[in-house]
Amino acid sequence: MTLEEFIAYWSAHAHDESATERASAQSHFIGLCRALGLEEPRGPDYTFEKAVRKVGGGQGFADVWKRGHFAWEYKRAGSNLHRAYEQLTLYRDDLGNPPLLIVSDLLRFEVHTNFTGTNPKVHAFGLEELRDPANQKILRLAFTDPEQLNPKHQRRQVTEEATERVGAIARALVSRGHDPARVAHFMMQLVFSLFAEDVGLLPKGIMTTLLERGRADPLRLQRALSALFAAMSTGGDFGVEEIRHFNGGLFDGAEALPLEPAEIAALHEASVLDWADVEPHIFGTLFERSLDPNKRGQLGAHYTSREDILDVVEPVVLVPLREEWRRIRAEIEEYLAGPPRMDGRHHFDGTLGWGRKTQPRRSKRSGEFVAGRIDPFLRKLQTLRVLDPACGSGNFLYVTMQGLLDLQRDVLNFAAEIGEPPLRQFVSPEQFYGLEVNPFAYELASMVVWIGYLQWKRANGESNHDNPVLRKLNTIQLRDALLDPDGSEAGWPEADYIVGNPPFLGSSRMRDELGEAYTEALRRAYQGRVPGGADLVCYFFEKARAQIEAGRARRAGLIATNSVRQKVNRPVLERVLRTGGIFLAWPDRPWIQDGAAVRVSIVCFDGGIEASRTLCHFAGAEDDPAARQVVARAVARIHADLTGGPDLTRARPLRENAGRSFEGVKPAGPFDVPADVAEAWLDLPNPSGVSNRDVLRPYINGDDLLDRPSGRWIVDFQRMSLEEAARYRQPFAYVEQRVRPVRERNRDRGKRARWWLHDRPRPEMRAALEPLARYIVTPQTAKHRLFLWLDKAALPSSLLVVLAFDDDFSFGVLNSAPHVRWALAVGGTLEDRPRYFPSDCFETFPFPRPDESRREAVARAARHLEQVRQRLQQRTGLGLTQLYNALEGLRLSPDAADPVHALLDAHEQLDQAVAAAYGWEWPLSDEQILERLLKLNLERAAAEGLAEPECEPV
DNA sequence: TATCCGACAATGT
DNA sequence: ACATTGTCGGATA
Repeated sequence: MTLEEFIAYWSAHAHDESATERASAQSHFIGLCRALGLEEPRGPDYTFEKAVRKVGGGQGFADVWKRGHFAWEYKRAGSNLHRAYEQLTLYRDDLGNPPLLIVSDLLRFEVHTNFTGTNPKVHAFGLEELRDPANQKILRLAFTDPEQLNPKHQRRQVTEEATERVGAIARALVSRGHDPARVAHFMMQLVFSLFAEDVGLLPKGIMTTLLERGRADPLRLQRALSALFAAMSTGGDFGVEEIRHFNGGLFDGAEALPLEPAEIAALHEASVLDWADVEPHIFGTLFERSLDPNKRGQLGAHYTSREDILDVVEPVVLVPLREEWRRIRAEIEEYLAGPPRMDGRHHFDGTLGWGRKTQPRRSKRSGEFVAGRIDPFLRKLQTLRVLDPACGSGNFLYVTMQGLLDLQRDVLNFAAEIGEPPLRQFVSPEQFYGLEVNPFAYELASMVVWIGYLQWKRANGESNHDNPVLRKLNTIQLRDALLDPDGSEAGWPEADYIVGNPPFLGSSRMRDELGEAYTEALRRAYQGRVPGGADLVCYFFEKARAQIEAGRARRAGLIATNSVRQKVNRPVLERVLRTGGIFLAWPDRPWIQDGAAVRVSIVCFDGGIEASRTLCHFAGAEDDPAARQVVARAVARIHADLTGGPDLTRARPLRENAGRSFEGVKPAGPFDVPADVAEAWLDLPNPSGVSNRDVLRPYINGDDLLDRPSGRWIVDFQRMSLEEAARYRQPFAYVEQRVRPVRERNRDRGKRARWWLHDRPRPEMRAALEPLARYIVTPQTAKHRLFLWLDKAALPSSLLVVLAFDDDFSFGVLNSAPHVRWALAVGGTLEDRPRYFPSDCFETFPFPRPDESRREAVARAARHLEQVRQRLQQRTGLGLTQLYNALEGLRLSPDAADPVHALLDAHEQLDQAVAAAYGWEWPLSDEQILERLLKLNLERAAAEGLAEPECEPV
């Protein structure tokens, strides 16, 4: 059978009453397969009449089913296809959730996409339109590779292409001297108009036509666009067309900008894309890209990817609501299914698939039962409120709204299937509250929410006749979320859920970015609740917490910089724990976004109602969204540092460790001297007789130790007066020439005045090192946590943490697994690298107190480790970081032949010796190590408290 | 005056 | 382009 024969036959015979419907359906399907050269049903995975279990018991059938491809339902010619589709959606779970749901009445075809996490999309065409190769392709893909019909791919492609083209034009306009904000605004108008055209809010083809004509006459296009935008701002006439009223603040009567012919051509090509499916985040992207990259941070113009948003919105809003709906649905199904009833069984009634008569018959009482459960849930969906207190261009609100609309669709479909009369009220954009300080982002937010709403309605067969088309959402407000103009704490609207990605801004940059007055007022308004050193994002956490405490919100999920877990910000999370609980957290996530070097945490918390506690992280290549997997771990409690297990935030600094750890010197100016220059000065005499050796020292930082020694020296006058320093002629002249000009521009008066001295000469450190022949250092920020010997002659930079010990035992303990694990767990991070801080990592660490023989065993293992390190460095010529990279590789795939194996071995011996010094068995898991060390820390802190009461003898 | 930190900054390969 | 480590000013306590 050829395609033409197929079309001709069914055009003539679709309404035949002679054959049974089942026979018609099967011969239609087989005919179609032959006409298009497609495989016919055979085997259990591709079959006619696939049986499924029905709601309320009994059996039904899908007319054709192909595993992993589609479920296909036929209806009598002229039937309501939408209803057939709704039935299929109800059974999609039992059909293995096929990616495509196809319905046909012999004359028409509708291919509905059913991919999880996307809005359904319908490809509809008639018998005659089968001649169109595009429609043939859709059917062919349905049989062979349905994934290609996934709207996600198409959507992403359209969005990327649109972003690329429009972004290029925006950049060109800016480079011609137009104001970036105006350019961005103009681009929004264009993109929204293209969208509006493709969803039928503007007369069909109006933009495409304007752009086509405009290629020849750019001036005319500019005038025409201005007139069109003006008409959209008020509603009214544009030529012969009537334009609807778009009152979103986007069309405010501003003139269109002039475009070059090539740009118009590019826009015209772009207008052919299907803009109806464009992802609204394009507006955020465009906005960001049209800005100067240096200004992005200041404007808070960081948009959040859909995946990141979902990882907040799912656990906070959607999962609990879906769970509630699942329970309600199960309850209703159980009620309708039993106790055993006459009408609960399916009886074949001559119709194909599920006939209408197979619905469970319902009594008045059962109607009340069902309505009494569905109605309140729907009302809940339609009245709950979501607040994003830093909503930017509205992406969180948009994504949350889509999730709620999808859930509502499931509820309504279920209600329709069991014959429950539909409600005429829907989840609406007015349930989504936002606060935003940037005027432009604020305008975008309303529009993004509206576009999302219109798209969803369109995809779900609801047309839009509201006028004005875009109402400005007064639930989204243009204002600061933290302070009112008078400097008092700002109020937030009441909401069930608070979600968002508030701006991050460390305390040290706050004054520069936000201004003196604002920063002062902020600290004052939140005094006692947010520490002054905290990041700006913490104020949003505290407000959300306070809203929950006051009963003005139920659950919150916010994204923060991963330093919320660290010392200065942690008090804010501790407050959250005091008035509620953190029920889900991502302690440390990569943040994939151009120009933002940061890692983030996600923190979801409430007032203590949620009982589960989940910690999440990625496994696999965490920077590749396609390759990484989410690992979720249930824990008993999530602590303020966003860990489970032992609560290390309780660890206290121990007096036994006081006065032994220091940051190195902080010169605050170019005091460093190249090796050859310094060496030339060393023995040059001075008129006063002093030796330059007094003020010249090798200057060591982490790089020198971990990679290659730079040989730098530094001029170090310690705490000399100007006159004393001037006795050292060359070094002094060097400092005067190089350092003085820099220091005299410094904002700090003390530093300006004492320009010849280091900012932090660390006299206590020098005193502690004085009696030692050598001492231990560790780079503050480094990939591997290593402790190294440094010669007494060298001066450590502030990037090294100095530990004033010269014995092998201490060196061994510091390099052992217990201390390294402890330091990693209690220390901070800079991006993804661990940081070692004296008070966090060292002062809290309880050293073992072994007998002499065990002590000597540790010292021996320590000396051995040091020797192995040196030998390997000499032999391989590698730096220590590279060496330890190789060691890490060996841990994953052991190879005894590798010379680096000796290093692994040395560390294992050391760990063993240190464990013995503690009296522990070995090996232990990280968690066991931390538990024991914490216990020891708390015991010793308590003992110190007792031994030295607060009132010391005078 | 001693930390802690950076929607980072700079450097080498 | 990627990998790795580094400044130093500011703010708080």
